[in-house]
Amino acid sequence: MNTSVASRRHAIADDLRTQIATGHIKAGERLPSEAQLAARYTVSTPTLRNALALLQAEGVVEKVHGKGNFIRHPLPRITYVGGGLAASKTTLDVSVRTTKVRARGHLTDLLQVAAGTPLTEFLYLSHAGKSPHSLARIYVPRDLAPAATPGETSGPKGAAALLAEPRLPLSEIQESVCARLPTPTEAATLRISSTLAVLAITRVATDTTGRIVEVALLALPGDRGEAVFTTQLSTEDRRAEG
Amino acid sequence: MNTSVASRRHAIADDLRTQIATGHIKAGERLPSEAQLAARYTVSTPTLRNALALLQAEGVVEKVHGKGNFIRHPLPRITYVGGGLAASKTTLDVSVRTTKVRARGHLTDLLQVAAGTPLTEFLYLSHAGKSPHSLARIYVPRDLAPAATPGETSGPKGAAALLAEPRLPLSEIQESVCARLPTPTEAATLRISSTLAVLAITRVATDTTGRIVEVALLALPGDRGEAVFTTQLSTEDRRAEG
DNA sequence: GAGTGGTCTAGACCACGAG
DNA sequence: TCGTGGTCTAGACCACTCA
Repeated sequence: MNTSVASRRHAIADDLRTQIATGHIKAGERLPSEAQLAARYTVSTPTLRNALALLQAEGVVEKVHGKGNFIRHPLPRITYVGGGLAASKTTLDVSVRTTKVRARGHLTDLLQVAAGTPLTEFLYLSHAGKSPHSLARIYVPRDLAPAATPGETSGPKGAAALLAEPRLPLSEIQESVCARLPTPTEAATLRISSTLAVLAITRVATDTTGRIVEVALLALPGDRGEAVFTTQLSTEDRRAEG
Repeated sequence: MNTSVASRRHAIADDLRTQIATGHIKAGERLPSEAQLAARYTVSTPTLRNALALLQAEGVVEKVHGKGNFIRHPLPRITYVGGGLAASKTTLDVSVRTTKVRARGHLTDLLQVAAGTPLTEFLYLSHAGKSPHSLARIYVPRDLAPAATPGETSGPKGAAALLAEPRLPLSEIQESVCARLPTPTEAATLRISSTLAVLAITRVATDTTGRIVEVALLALPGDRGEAVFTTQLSTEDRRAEG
């Protein structure tokens, strides 16, 4: 009977999940210490920690070293709508930080500029309550963004609007989406496990002259969001497929 | 000195990674048994297994119960291009299996049909060499797909073409992308760790009458692919944003 | 300093795969 | 049957947080 024998950690995780779902444990609350939980379920601490790791990987539990395990608030899901147009259902607090940086690494490739090119970095960090939620970085060549809209801590704002702010006349937007593990920086900033994948969206915006005017990098933790792209097919498109 | 002390599992994982990168261990090869590796690095088996878990989460190592740990072949990355149009760089072996199923669960919502509605399921499984690579399931109401193109094991085929085959006159394609953990079935089929996130693409195709004619579910393991969406902005779009 | 999680050990026993 | 990985135990010691 494979199903009933199923590992203890899963059984414990399931039990905690239902306790959370039924409201016996509420969002934001702290769980009993791992030692107490291990005693309650009569398992060893590593086993109990494995159970918590499952919940952590699902984004249900947030571990804080030295403090305890906390139930995350129900995930406000961001819906990122492609094409630079945002439809936000929720409102999150978004803070913006503007910095001057110089192109290096991937950025030079994405922006198609020489290494060292002056850039303006807009760092968006959205919060759901007191927990960090998602992260976006937008890079614009400095000659195109002469400190326009600088340091605006634009306050509460449409969540999906994070990336959805082309500031310049554009002709084409290309978005590349992949699932990957967070960088150490991202994991720390978002306070997520480094094993919880993020949905990474890279948006490259081109103006009417073909110049790349903006690169946006969005990291959306795990199951905390999705991206939606809608394509209207014209008659020519439909013919082209046949 | 936090960096140098950094956990043993990371040190071991780093060592194995470089051995793989430098070719000391080649793709497809089997690693020594976990007990032997543990002895070599003078750590306990759980610690060594933790190190392997890191590599497994990156898709570098594939564990096979009862056989051993194997180095994966370098990942052929799929580029899925949105809008139902595919641009494939690699060619993978794709096998198709056609089954008759009935709508239930999520499918009824996605297809907007009643539970129990007869559907045709096309199950695409692509292989890179002998390893499963990615997985797609396409569902079409049976009255729209009267066993058209049935059981075609279409052989070697553009990889990204997996999902890119609208069979009916369409007017709109909506694609939703998210990062999530694989279902147990997906993990087993793709032989990936259940902790390695997949990029999940759900494509809903609507015909000119507004009826949903096809739902496609693509699971792209971890860092093994990306999705690209390109939006051309017309002048009206640009005005609408201002 | 008390309490928490983070990491690791040195085993044990079970389940799977191949000969 | 034998070697493999899968799971678990019952501790130990370190690192972080907060009073």
